[in-house]
Amino acid sequence: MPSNALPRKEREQIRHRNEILDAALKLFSEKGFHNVSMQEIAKEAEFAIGTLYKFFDTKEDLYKSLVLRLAETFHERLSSVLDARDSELNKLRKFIVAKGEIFSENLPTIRLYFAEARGASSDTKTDLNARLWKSRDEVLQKLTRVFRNGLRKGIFNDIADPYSLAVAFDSLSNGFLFLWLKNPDKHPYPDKLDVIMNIFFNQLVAKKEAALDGIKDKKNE
Amino acid sequence: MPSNALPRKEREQIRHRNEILDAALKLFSEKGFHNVSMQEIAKEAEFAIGTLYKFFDTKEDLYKSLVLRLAETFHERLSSVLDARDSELNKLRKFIVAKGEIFSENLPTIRLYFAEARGASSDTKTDLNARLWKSRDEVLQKLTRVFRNGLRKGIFNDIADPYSLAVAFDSLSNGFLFLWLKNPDKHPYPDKLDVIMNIFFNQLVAKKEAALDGIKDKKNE
DNA sequence: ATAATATATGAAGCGATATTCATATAACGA
DNA sequence: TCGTTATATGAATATCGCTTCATATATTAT
Repeated sequence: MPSNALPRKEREQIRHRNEILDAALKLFSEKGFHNVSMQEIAKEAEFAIGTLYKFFDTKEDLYKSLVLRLAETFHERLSSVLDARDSELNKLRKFIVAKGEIFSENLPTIRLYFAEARGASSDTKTDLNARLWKSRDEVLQKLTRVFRNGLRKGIFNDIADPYSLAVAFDSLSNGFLFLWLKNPDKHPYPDKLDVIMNIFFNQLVAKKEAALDGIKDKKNE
Repeated sequence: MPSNALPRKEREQIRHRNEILDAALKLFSEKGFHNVSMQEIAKEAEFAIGTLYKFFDTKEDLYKSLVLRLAETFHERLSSVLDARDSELNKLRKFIVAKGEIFSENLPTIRLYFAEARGASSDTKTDLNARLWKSRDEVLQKLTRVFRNGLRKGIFNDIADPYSLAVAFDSLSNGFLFLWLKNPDKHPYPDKLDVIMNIFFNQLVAKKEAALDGIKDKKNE
């Protein structure tokens, strides 16, 4: 057995599972959840239809797994930024950048999520939504902590409670990401980093900190 | 013929159409789009199933009409606020309040929109999305004008282009509205008016204007 | 090599329900 | 009143693709 932790059999299972997910994602994002049959997915993944049911109980389940895989990516990447050892302002900057990267790297899944059914049976739907919300909220809590620390250190002015600041900051970047999603050429996202930071911090940041961190007022450029 | 513009026959048609829409909305919001059959809607509306098809080509079409009715409400109400004769800051304040009102008054439709399929056939979906986007963008354009005027008048500091400010402002309120949608008790929306205005304007607004408009810094309260 | 076990296959079944349309009913006009 | 048109009805149909499961194939153990 090679140095890998898992035995060959299991590694292969995981590979197969991912191949099915990838095939499904490709077709879903091209034609939409409802317009893709399990037959098609099986063909694209080069498995028999019965095999899909070895990995996923229902078609819904396949969709759910795809979305949860995305949620995990968000959670991991954003957490790693916010948990890192860094200044508050840098964390926030990197947060914006990381979100942009995750969006670019997962465009098909993201489009799928926003375009299609979120679940047929209401139980499934509720379950999925709850999990997604939990995942988002954990990130929001980390963001909140960043703001709270910044406030305590006096880097930020006390214009709102840290949780509201976190929600606002997150919503703001979402707004620009949606814009970019609709029209990537007209509204390139990473370009908006400065806009977002400006709107949020231009004068929220105490003056000396602003100077140290290179946040500039347009008028002074 | 009474003073009404439309003949009785047509008025009745419209009433019937709306009765069907209301019945559908009630059931959709209770059980979800996929878990409601045309039979059920017919029964709830006290019409025969065939009658529904006199008004709506497909079940999708029924859903679409519901969402478009909502989009129109948003468009009209928000436009009326932004087109009114008022100061820029007041327009923005009223914008936030109006959005909150529309949300409260249309909770079932809004929940339906965010919880369910956005369309089965990709043509239908594209069409609906295009219409929704157009509607939102028209409002964004009006918001942009408000910011542009404010910038020209020197009420706002030039920290970003007016369109970005409009997107940011709209996204910010959306963020808090979603929070409220998830958890109305914990995050009452109208309460957030000050938070939103603070985050956005506390120091974006030139100092003398801020004083005139009663925008206060928490620290000075 | 052979049996035992695990895994893969895909044709067919099956339930669900959106939609149709021939018929019935009502409204209207002469 | 009666004929003509418009509208309403709902049983029957037609479709559709998800899921099952008996069979085939591959893998492993003896």
